[in-house]
Amino acid sequence: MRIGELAERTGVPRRLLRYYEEQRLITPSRASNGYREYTGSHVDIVLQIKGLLDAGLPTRIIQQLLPCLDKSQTIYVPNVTPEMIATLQREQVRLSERIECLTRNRDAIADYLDTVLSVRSANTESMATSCEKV
Amino acid sequence: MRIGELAERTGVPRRLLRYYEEQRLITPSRASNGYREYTGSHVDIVLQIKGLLDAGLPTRIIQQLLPCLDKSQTIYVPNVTPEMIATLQREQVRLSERIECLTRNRDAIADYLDTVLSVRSANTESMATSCEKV
DNA sequence: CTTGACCTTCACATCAATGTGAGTGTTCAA
DNA sequence: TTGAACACTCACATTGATGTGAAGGTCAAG
Repeated sequence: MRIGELAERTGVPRRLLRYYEEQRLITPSRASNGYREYTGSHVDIVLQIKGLLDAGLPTRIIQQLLPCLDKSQTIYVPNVTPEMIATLQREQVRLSERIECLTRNRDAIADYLDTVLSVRSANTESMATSCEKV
Repeated sequence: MRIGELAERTGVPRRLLRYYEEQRLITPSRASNGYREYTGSHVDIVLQIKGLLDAGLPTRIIQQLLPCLDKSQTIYVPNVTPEMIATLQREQVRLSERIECLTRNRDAIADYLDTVLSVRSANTESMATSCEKV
């Protein structure tokens, strides 16, 4: 498929698909007329990239992770240097930290919403809605 | 305490502490000489901000979350508009999505590392370390 | 064969999060 | 009382992820 279809199927603008390519995250082949040609698995990869970017990882790291995360095929171990392993382990720790932080805050929001909503439902009558202390 | 001490205690550079203030994430008081004055709880808040920023949330969102996440005091419900509640619920969903994405990828990395490390330990002898298919 | 909808590259703009430095005022200790 | 260490504001630079538009090539349908 061409870039327009991939953009539509992933929700990622064309501009960014070209950017990902520039960052060496994806390497579509080219048709004889110079158009980029994407395969079906590019859809999954782009969605994964999107998720990782949205999760706060920079392209530089994603570039290193991608070869390891490609679920759809057998796992390859390309150039498995000790540095690569160390990078992955560091990134694993960072991901765990992020997850912990996000979870903590999500739960705090949940608690907050619980409190607020229960208070609001308790006061069905007219009552000032600002600065209630709980 | 002044900005230097806060910077040291949080690991966040002075420049960013001023930036957080500019973004209305923290509002230190001022001494008579114009110096910013921070309290002990600012340490926690700054660490929280740091975590959220690092987790990929923009200051604009953090600004809305902070009043709800301040654990150290009784929960206030400042201007609890329906829009605010909607924002929080949206953000809660987004956090869950991020958490899910990060978890998936962290686990994938873990799997990958498990595989790689077990393969490597199996081949204690001299063996090419590049492009082994598993 | 032209028109419209694609595609290409190139390049400049923007936004958020940071870095960095200039120029100046304040505090504190030797 | 002077110098080091810290604070202030202002302002420009940079980096990464994006937006946007210009100038032009490709192709299918009318």
